Amino acid sequence: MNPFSSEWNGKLKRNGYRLTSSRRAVVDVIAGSQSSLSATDIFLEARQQCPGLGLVTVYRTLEKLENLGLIQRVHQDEACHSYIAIRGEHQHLMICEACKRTVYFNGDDLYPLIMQMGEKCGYKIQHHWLQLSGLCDKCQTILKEKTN
Amino acid sequence: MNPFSSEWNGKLKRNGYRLTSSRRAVVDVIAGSQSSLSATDIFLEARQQCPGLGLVTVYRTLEKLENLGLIQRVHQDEACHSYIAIRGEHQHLMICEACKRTVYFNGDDLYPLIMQMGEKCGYKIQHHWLQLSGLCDKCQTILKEKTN
DNA sequence: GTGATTGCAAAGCGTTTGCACCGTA
DNA sequence: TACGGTGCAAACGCTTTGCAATCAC
Repeated sequence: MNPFSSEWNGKLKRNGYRLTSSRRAVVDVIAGSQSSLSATDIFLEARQQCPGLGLVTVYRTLEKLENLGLIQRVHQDEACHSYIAIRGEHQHLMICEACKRTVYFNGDDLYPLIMQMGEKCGYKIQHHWLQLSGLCDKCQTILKEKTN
Repeated sequence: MNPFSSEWNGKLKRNGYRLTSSRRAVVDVIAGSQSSLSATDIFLEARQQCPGLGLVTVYRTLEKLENLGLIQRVHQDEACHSYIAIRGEHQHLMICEACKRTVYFNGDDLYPLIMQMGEKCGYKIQHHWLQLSGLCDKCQTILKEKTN
């Protein structure tokens, strides 16, 4: 089982939710993934662990996990409604366009600049949303080998 | 007619598209709006100018305008598929959470920092996506008056 | 035992496609 | 006149809802 799963299960329980095999399966998949996943992605994967699982349950579990602050939506040009685990504090995503592996970074260095840019336009910034994509180190290497 | 509309109509024509009353109505609405609009928003508004307009035509026109680089999608937590006019170069959006008025800013000052943050994680950044939201000057004033 | 949770089926919603008619160039 | 564009209706895919059966506590 994923190291994060038990933490998530604990939080679900503490908030009065019951732990069922369906729910465990969904939690395991998202908590253990480094990529953003659609409801269907999660469904297909979790189904292997819990064969009777229904897609509906995935949606309902996602809703609860989002409310508990354990997952967040990822917006990409296509696949606008994918989900990914939130690890710790408010963070931003850096997504590899090739393998979809996602890392988190905090944007502290950017905030003063962002506030300043808001002020220039007369805006008081309350929320910001920054998402980067490109190539991770592994995929850069693979690409280099291919072109040689 | 909106000052931008004729420019857009020209671009449509130059690219081999015909100018119909339906298309003109859709163009007028988006080119003249300072907020992001959903297909239905556009449909309802453009319908007043062109009563026979169908929602299908709105979708088909949006597709063409997007391909011509005249509009871009705006992703917000809800209303994930809204559209807004692109004014000039690659720019970012700053959206007022109260009145939805949107201004554009360029993020040139941020780019070095962004590339640097990518490098730290081993990523070669190719795309970035930054969107700010908060309160515009007008809505800040209104809010202040209310609380007094 | 009780009530939350489940999966199925059906409904709902936004978007796309097929098609015959229409209107621009 | 030719053919791109239109609107309607139907199809489509994703998501939500209603409901009786089930299962965690």
